[in-house]
Amino acid sequence: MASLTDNGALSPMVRKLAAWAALSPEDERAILELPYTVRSFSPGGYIVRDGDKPQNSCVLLSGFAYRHKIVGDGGRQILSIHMKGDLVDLHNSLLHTADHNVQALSQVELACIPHEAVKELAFARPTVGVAMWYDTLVDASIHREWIANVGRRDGRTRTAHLLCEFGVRLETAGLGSTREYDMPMTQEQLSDCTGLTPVHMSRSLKALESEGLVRRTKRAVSIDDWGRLAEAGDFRPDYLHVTMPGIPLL
Amino acid sequence: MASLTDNGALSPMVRKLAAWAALSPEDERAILELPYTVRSFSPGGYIVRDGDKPQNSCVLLSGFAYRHKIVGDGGRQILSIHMKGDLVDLHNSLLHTADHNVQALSQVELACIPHEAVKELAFARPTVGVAMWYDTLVDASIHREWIANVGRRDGRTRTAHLLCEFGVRLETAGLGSTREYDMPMTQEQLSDCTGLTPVHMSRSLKALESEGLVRRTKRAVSIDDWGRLAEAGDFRPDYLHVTMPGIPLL
DNA sequence: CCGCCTCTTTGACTTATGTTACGGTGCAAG
DNA sequence: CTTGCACCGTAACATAAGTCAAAGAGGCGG
Repeated sequence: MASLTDNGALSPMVRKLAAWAALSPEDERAILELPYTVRSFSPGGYIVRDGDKPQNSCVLLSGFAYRHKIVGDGGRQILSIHMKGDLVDLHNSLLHTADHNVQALSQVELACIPHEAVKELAFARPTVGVAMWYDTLVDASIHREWIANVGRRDGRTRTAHLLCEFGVRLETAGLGSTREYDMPMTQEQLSDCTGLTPVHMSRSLKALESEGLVRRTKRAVSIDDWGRLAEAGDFRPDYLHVTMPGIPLL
Repeated sequence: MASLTDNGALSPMVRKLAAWAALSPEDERAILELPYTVRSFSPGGYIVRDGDKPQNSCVLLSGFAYRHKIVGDGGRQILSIHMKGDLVDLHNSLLHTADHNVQALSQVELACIPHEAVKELAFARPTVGVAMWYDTLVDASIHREWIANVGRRDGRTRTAHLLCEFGVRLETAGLGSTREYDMPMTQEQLSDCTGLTPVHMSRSLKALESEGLVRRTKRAVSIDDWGRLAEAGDFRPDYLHVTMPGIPLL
């Protein structure tokens, strides 16, 4: 458990929630004073497994994680990607039993908060509670966009859309910009986000590159003309419910 | 606005929330005493449009509704189906601006509650608040399953899965059973749930029927062997987070 | 520096699903 | 009774995406 002296390990959580509601200084302090333990994971490590009954709600302090399900024939579908500040596991802990897996994508540091403490705080301080609720609602909104992405767009459009989403979210998290960002995912993982095969993901990326819409070096993505990529990806950021001055609307 | 004398128009909402948390009699009364107005819609009527700033959170009193998005090329993706007791619009009203459409599927009666009243109740009575939060989390869980369904299962499996989900949800809502239920959707609408074309939905349904997994007459569905249909649909109901004795686990 | 990973690219081929089109059925309105 | 409309079925054909396989391209440990 943390003492006040380690001074703000939970500040990424404050930053995230402050985007959703106007937190008072006391609200912020109450968040920072939540009890937690820090755990770290190597790439591929399981944070939660389908069927677990997690006792903690986890905040990502650094690194990336992803949620996924395995379907009957062994296929994997990635459901969402999480980054610094994200409340990775409010869903599973509040629902009592996990309905999907959460796995580390990179080296990950996690703050684990007993979910009873989270619930207490939510109802003791309505503003914080609204912010947390709002956060889970935004997650759901992203899920809806993914349903549409996977269900009704072709491969090239889907991957462009995904790259746009990453750009905006990384920028709002302070980890990059819509012009350039790092995203440590393999093409296989990207393909599992979009319901494609790895081969087809490779083809789609190649198509986007040869049209000059993105450049990639290793795991870094550069976007020279955001407008064209957003158009190719049928991307409008409304569903992310962020309003930051820096984000181009199209 | 309602007076106490119209006696329990919001009871479907009580029934729904009572499934998620142990409501006290006072909790139930507080819900029933929420202010509301009733509106009705004909099939196809818009309850909320993408971009609206709804002031109300709506409860479905009767009939069916669906949420959907229109993508760039005009394609439609249905995101979820709603039935009696569902809080159709907590998401959109709490997020301030709607990121998708909600439309009536059949004749619909709706109770519209000012969302400020909902929020106040949620924080005045934590048990009710938890139940509402939980409800939105279950919605998100269903969204995740749909991502996997659309992304990683073939047409026949997808449609079997959808038919299973309807069975379980209608049974828990008291509107049918996993052996037989009514669902007033056209094949075009079913295809928009699954990311298929209407033609292929027709093929998939035909396949399931010719294997003896379902029978359909008009808009009614009969399932003789739940186990076989669930297997064909790769369906396990965990993600619905219902625990009713009547629901076969496989 | 070598060898062994994992990841990516590419090609040839297959297949599930999309497209277009037309005919049938049932229901509702006049 | 007719007409029209919305939905459904189905056939022939087109194509996006999947599959299988093999060969580069890094990166990393020994």
